[in-house]
Amino acid sequence: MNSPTSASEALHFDRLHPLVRRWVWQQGWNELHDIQDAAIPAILDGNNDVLIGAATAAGKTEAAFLPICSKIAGQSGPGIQALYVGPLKALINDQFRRMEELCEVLEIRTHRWHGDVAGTRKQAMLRNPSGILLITPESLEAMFVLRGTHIPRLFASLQYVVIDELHSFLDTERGAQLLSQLHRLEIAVKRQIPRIGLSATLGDMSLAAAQLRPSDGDKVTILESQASGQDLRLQVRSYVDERPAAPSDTDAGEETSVRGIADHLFANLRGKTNLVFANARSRVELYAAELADRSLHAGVPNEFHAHHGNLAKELREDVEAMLKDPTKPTTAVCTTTLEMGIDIGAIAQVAQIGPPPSVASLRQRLGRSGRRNEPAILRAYCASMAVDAETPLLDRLQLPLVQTIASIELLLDRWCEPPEPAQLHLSTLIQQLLSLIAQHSGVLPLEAYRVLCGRGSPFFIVTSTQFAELLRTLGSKDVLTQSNDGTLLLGGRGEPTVNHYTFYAAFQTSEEYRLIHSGRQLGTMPIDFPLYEDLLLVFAGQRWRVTAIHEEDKVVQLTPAPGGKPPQLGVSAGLVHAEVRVRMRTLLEDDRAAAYLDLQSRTLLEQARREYATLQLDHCPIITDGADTLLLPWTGDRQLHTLAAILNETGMEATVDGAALRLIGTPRSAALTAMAKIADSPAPGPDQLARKVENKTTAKFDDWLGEDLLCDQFGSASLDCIGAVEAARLVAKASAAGSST
DNA sequence: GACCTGCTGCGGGTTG
Repeated sequence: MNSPTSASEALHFDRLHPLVRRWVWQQGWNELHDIQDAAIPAILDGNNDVLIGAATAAGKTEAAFLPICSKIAGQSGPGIQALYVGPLKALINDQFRRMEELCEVLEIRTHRWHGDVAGTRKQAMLRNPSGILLITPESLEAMFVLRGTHIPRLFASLQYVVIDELHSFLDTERGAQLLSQLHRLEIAVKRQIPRIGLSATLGDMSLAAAQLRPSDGDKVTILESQASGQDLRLQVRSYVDERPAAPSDTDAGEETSVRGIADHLFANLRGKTNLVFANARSRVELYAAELADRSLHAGVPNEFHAHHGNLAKELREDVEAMLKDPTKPTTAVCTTTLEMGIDIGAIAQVAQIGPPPSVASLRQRLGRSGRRNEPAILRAYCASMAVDAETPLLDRLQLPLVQTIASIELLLDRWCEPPEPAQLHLSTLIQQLLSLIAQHSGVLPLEAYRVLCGRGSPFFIVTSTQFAELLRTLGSKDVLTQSNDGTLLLGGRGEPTVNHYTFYAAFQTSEEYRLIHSGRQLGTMPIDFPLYEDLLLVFAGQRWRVTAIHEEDKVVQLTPAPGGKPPQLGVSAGLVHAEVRVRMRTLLEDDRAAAYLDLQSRTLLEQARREYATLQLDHCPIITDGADTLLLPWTGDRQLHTLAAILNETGMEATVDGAALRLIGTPRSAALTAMAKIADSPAPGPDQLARKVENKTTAKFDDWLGEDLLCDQFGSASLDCIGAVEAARLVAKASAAGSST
């Protein structure tokens, strides 16, 4: 790894263009950040790819663009010289504004291109392409499809590609799309173009490098900021719910913790600008409404507003404007919408309700606070169950609280989830194949395989056999057709798909209902619960009654109402990484308590540790729970699900229950025998195991894959057979050792 | 499985 060396800073700085240096002085900067200095030789010298990892506000954008602008200044050439790809339109707008200032003095032209940019501006750029282009992957896709023949001319002078918020592209269909586009771009201009990846949240720099430049990750220059992170003030607060008297009465107990958390938020956040992350849209709505109620009762202006992806654009922008306005104290209760990118000004505190979906996500959220030399403040709120004689055994371990603490500990250790090993991304391969055909008005099969799956492409692991199978399936479904000379052309279903504007996105979106109040659209919602007139619900932080449902137009009419519950959209978390579970075990076997735990959390953790010891889980991670057996291999959700699939294949009934694997109606001895058998057998093939799994279609074009390819796809994306067998070995070994003592 | 991201061309209207 290349480390920044501050001693030679003056030398590096001198290598910048004189006008760039003047611009730096004009900003009033005394010196460059370590990362900005280190990036100068790495970017100016070379033809190397560069990966820049540094905390929020460490100046990653400037680290890339000070040297890039130095290099391209005075070479105004025909064609775009630097391409910036960002995941959000709002982020592109922000970066465009910042970049314009610097580029103006250098006489470098800047263009932004996304769905909200006027067609006339796009036309102007096409007539006279030069300088820097800021774009989304979707708009770049539209360029390939609609202006395929212009691509070589537009990018003939391209010298750099910058990928902002690189982490948001890793392990996703959208990331495979972007990397395929960049590969196709390099083929069009017949040379490799240096890539510069920027991110604050990369768990493993070499794994990220391997994705930035598929097949050649070891040649990527890695620059990681040595600057110490911001000061951090932490607190974990627990609130206890009583167990409901009857199983059907699930709301009664839960309300205690919701009230307690809302009370504390209301008392502590008013008067400043804050973010509250509530994990699920339904939780966002619940807490926003609870906080608005408290403002009403206290007779004070309401400072609490909901913000999530289903709210109408105008409502979200209102909240964003309030966040940016330093004269208006505002707390946004939000999902992941405010986790990334756009500059929302100085944030006083970040609150997290429930375990964060991942450590990476927690780091992103924390990065929103504590800029401008203020410490970052994080409060994590946790709802826990009161424990009595009736409490189910698994609930006694207080796993949500333990997961919250484990995530924080890993964050303090500067760990976050690394990218997963390569997936096939066959859905996006279909999209790229159709796009390639549109770009060239037809392509030969061998050429298609060479371009899309050759060395350096994200689909390099797709075999020629798999590709041939893909072509056959697409042909049989009339997505593709072939001319007499073998050229692949768009078929009866392929043609309208590519010609519709929704084609450009690689990711899947579902159909949703529009919610309307007196002619104004409040937002949209995927409705997967019974919908009827007079139903009470909460949306946009307010309470409503349903007055009419128009099934055909997918419209729901609302009127304000006093009561109402948030729509049940599900509250389960995402996939927990194995490392988090390992740390949870460590915490349960430890006897220390971090200073940032409040008294309630400390008490609950001590209780959980006593239960852990009583159940002798340190010796043998198995619990007998009535007729069921619970296994706690302390591994990730992916591995647990794979283990469940292996067990189901042998005729046992296994499901994932939080951090545990539940073997229904299975005695302890039978569970142990099964684990020993899995531990002693070679790991099954993921594609074979996938055959037993229903619901394998998840990505946009998965419906166009045949069963064989779908199994290959699902196996590579969702199953970890080796990890599952390792988990079984751990259980088998521990139980063998436990029984001998 | 939670959450999120994005998108064209054209016709028709209004405004300067």
